[in-house]
Amino acid sequence: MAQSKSATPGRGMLADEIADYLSANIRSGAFAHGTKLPTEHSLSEQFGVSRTVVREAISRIKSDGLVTSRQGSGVYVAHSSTRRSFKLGESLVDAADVLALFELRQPLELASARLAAARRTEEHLERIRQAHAAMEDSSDWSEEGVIADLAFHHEIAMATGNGYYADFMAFLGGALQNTIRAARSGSGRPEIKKITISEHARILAAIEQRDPESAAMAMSMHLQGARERMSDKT
Amino acid sequence: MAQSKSATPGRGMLADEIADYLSANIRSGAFAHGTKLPTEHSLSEQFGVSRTVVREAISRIKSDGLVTSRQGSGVYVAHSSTRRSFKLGESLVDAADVLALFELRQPLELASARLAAARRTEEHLERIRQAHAAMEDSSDWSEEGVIADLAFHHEIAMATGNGYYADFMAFLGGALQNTIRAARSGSGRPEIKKITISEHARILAAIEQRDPESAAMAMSMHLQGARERMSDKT
DNA sequence: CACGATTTGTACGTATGTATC
DNA sequence: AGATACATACGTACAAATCGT
Repeated sequence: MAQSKSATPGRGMLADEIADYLSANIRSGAFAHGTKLPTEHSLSEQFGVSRTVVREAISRIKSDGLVTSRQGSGVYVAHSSTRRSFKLGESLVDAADVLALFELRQPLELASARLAAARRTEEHLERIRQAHAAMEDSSDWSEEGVIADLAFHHEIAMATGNGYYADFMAFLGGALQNTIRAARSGSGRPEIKKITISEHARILAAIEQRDPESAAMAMSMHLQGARERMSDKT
Repeated sequence: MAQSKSATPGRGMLADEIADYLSANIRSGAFAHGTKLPTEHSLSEQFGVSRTVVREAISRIKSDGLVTSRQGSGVYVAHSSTRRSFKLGESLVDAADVLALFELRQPLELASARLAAARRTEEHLERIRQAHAAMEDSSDWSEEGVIADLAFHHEIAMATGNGYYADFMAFLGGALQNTIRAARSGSGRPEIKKITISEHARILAAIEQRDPESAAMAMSMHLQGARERMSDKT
């Protein structure tokens, strides 16, 4: 659970370790909401580090909204409704994890395509076209190709006019970027690029025509295809 | 942009201020990826605080995956793909914001209900039933009623077997909790509780019968109703 | 290659607010 | 109500690692 990085212990990981410990115990409910955390002094003794390290760890979970601190009194775990951040584990090496995250992404991509088709402006459409063109221009499959792919999806999310879609899709895309790159770099088959671009073209066409259902359908087929290509690779 | 809390400046907000500053500048692209941040010493001079405060701020954005630090060298902004946290603004007072967030939540709730109906175990079902019962027992509309409502949706998300659904729905639910409570406390009409519970009952029944499409349909009707009740209130 | 300057990591001390006797 | 103990907020000093000269 601790020991998250591969670096030698004692080189900047102390705060990580304690932050993970506190975060896990709060999320699991070991520290109920409203209860007071152990004092910085006792935590520093418990982990055998200085109070500075403990303070940095507490500062992190404080910025996540998990706790609030009151000078002179203590640090108290906040109500779950004040939680302000959604975090991912640092690595998605596990194939099951990647699929699970993909499963979360899918309904959002469908909704994103639907909304974009209904609400897009000419400016949005132009930006989506440019991302699509950038993908065609990229050599198969360079880093810039993957980025252009993600940009295509991101531009669609921005065309929804809903900032939360844009932000969250960008977040998920970034998390999956390494996985996507790995999946593609392995199989150097050039027809994959053609297939992917044609799938994207269908999505683009549906958004051009302001046809929400066709856009969702095209996105659905694209994601299914992407998932299969990921699985094939293994 | 700074000055987020209402507390007197200089009482525990210093790290917040600097963290917000750095975070905003990195997300906006003012600090491109790979570039080195100003040193802790220079930042502490720039803001007129000690290095400790700067370090706490950096510790926060480090835990968000925005930067990585190397001892003896400096702090470098990471590639956007290593971003590990999705954060919300601290307040959702704006009605448009609430609706936008609701729009993000909807497709996820539908997918959550669908998957839960397909994959739920008896244990999951029992926990969903308990949350439903807790809602019926709660006085209309107490704090515990809202919590039971959110728990109902959260248990469904857990029944998907996908931890990301459980985590993210809990996150969104918490963000909307205050809004939901406000929307209900205003209109003290008791029939609202009956309507909400019957909508939930339909979702529960569909999940019991392992009928994904009915579950999604029931969830869709529930969310539409909830949105209308929120708008009526205004 | 070595040494020193710079930078982050850690430890410890001081100031200030809070709660309790 | 005052004093005292204790908790967090903040600052300073030292250690370790890196980089340029």
